[in-house]
Amino acid sequence: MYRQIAEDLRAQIEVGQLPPGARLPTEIELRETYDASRHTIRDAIKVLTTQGLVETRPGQGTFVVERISPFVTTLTQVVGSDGSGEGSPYIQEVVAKRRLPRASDVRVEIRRVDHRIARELQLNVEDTVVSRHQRRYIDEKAWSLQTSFYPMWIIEQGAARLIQASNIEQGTVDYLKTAIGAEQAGWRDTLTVRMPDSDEARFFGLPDYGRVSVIETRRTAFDRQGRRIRLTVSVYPADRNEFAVNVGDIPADAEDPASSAPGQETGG
Amino acid sequence: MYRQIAEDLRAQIEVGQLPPGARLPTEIELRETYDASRHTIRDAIKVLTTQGLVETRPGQGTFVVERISPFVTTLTQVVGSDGSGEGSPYIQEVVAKRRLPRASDVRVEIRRVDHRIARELQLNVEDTVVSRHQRRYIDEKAWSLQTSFYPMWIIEQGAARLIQASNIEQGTVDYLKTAIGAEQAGWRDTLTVRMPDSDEARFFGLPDYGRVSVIETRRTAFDRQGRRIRLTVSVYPADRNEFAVNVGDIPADAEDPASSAPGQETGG
DNA sequence: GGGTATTTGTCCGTATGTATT
DNA sequence: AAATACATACGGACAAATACC
Repeated sequence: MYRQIAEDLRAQIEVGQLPPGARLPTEIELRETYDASRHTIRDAIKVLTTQGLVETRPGQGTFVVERISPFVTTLTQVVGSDGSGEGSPYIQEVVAKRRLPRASDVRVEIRRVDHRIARELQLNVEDTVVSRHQRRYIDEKAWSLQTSFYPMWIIEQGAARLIQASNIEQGTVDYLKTAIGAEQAGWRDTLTVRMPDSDEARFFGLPDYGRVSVIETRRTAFDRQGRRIRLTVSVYPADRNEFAVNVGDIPADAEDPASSAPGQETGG
Repeated sequence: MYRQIAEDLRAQIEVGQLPPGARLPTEIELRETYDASRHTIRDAIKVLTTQGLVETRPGQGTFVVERISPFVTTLTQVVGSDGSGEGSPYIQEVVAKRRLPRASDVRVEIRRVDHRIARELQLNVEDTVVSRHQRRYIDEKAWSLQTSFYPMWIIEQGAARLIQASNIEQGTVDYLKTAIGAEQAGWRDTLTVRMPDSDEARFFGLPDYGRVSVIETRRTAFDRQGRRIRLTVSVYPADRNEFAVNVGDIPADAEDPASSAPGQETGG
């Protein structure tokens, strides 16, 4: 029965009778229209909440969620030097899509690696790495969390700026090349989807439980000798991010539709 | 208070006191241990359910979920002819990872395109396409749903097998090349995360509401002249799938860890 | 197959707290 | 300060699914 009510409300939302941002009738009003107890009404709304169709705000009401205009990250793209790098490469990437980027200061730590990072960077579990953490915003909205891990030998070879808590404007990929000659020859990304932990949920402003999951990308970068020079772990909320992969020869107008066309309609 | 109970149970799960597959105390037992009403206990368990930590089975109890061994799809990979193709390319890809593949028969339809497909294939909304739909299983478990759309001119040029409801063993990419000389020069993938619709939830056996979302990939393929020759929409449940992207020069042992190493430990 | 006990699912009622307007 | 609306907690009753005898 609460399913029936949820289904009925869902239909109203999808038809457009309840457009995005609209307020649903209050629980008491719904209780009367469906002749059910308030608890049953709440169960129905909880279904819609976990499906991401509505959100409740205490003291205000229940509202149809408005979809956030997604930002598309192209994983195969080499922007300047590195599509997911620090500093200007990241800024350039976002500006190219006509969005407003902002990044927090970098938080630098020297840590022992855990088991998983050790495996991906081919280190031993006793080894230490430099981690550089940054929070990123687009259009003043929390957009992603990023942490890069660099093996210690990179710093020992002379890349001292990695342990300074300041942005590397040229981008870390470019810096590593000029500083110690470690050129990024390629990388491997792995994408997984999971539920956010409490820190992530707070930072991204995600509803306390349920609904929005996060996408975690892990980028292992290699130099020309096949050495692991970096592992970058990025976390993106799934409700405002998409990813693209370009392979082989594709037309220029298909490579990055958002950069060339302002709106949804590309006029094909 | 229900958050407190949920937090307490979550801690027990993460410490390993309640290992994957274990049954939690019944609601009545928990009611006594926490001195709360059954409703409050149920709210606590609902939190864990939406976080994907536990699942409830009517008549049996509440169990700690067991993580499914994920299948990694490499989006940049060219297996035989096409990593996400029909027929033997798909089979090869799964067998290479030491898993057991199975695919349903192909369901073929001739349909008018909707607005979104028209845009991605650069067709008009009145145009028709051939759609080929397939359900895929790995280790006898529902794994993905795939639908490919081909513009009508491809069939008119002689690719008649596309409108036959049978697998194309050599793979459709290879078939299009040999049949009408339309060689796949490249493609663009777009990945989004969303909640499953009811059909998808049923097919994948996902919990009725909440938790597990699906990953939708849309692959637009181009021939040497930059023409759109195919749009493939695939839907994967996020709890058993990962994606990988390889770019540039990377060491052979990093390209596809699952194919070369049997277990989790690659011995780095 | 049938019956019974167990366990979760659904529905009702009520009261109070908290956030917002 | 008051009104509104959702959040949390208590209580009970019956239904549905499963397991076991």
